[in-house]
Amino acid sequence: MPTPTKDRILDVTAELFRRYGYTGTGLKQIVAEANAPFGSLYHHFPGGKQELGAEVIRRSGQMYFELIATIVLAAPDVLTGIADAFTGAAVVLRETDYADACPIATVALEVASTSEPLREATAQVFESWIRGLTEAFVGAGVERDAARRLAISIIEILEGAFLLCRAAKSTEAMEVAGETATAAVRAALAGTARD
Amino acid sequence: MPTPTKDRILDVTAELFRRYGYTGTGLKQIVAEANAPFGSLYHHFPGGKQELGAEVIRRSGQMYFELIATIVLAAPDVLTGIADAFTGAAVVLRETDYADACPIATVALEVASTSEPLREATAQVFESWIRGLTEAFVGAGVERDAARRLAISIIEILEGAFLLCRAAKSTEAMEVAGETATAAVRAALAGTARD
DNA sequence: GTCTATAGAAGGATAGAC
DNA sequence: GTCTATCCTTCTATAGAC
Repeated sequence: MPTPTKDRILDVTAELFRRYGYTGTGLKQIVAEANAPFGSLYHHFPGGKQELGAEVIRRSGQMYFELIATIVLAAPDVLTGIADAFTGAAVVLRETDYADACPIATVALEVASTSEPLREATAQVFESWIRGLTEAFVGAGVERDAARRLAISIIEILEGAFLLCRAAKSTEAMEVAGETATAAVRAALAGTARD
Repeated sequence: MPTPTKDRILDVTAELFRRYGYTGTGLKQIVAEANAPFGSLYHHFPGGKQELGAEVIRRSGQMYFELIATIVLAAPDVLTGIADAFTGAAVVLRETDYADACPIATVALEVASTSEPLREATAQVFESWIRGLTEAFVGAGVERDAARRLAISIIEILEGAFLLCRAAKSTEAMEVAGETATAAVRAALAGTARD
């Protein structure tokens, strides 16, 4: 049986990072919400906040990818799957008062110019998302290079929408993003069907 | 003659916010880099960090809008202007080691769930960008509703690209973003030409 | 309007008992 | 592995001399 304390710390930190960012989240805040003693944090993460941060970034990135993959794979086709993902993102934003958006975007921007290990962790997460989406589009018949560019575009649109929605406390930008994203997917699939 | 100390504080803060974010920038760091005494900060900004932050957000937002407007207006047409803006963004990213991206994105995500006054300031900046771009597309013949959706999409793509580029320390995502953005503009203009 | 000193809280990190 | 106490630094903010 794996130690639950470590998992609680990871879960709580992921939640706090998503809402308040890396520098905005204190270690004391983390152990308080995780009902864990302060010493346990440094026992499980001897590297301190950086080590904990890196593990949370990777973990959150993988969990979010699995969430999106589940939505996309549940749909009858890729186009519908992408549309569902954007619709779902809008619903979650409204339900959480615009707190639950991308789990690593805030942290990624914060650490980009301040911590190489953490920047690399965020870069690996985004690259894994790009690769996963690329495979989905390749599976739908899109040529590999076009599929990667499409995957990058979809993620860019989603991330940009998260930013505008959180700032405006409105889902208008996510609805627009869904239209733009599906249009891009449709165009790529049409380009393939022409062969 | 306006007081130069206040302007120096504003300029330095804008630069630090862009790179390190809101919580990642300390007031002591600001006065040190601005060569200003600590007391001057609270003399010019009695509301402390929040008041300074709000003013910097609005100021940075307006300056960045003017920068983009200059690039777009210098081009022969809107399509070329948008393409130039994305190309220019990629150049700046490379030249500044991926530090100079969107001046308010990091701050916007940090404050979205922590400070209503600052969130509103970022929301107003994004809305002003959307309106400015909307007018440009309306001027190019795009129907107003479609123009607003196009403007939102362009900003989303740019912001998503900034995020991916800073994380990866690569301009691949910005190049892809430029293609996607110009394709969207081209499609909107084509829709108009059909009338 | 400029500048110094300092308060008071919160930050990350460590030591050592259990 | 758990938990407490504590160190040192940094943070925002204020007071008050000049």
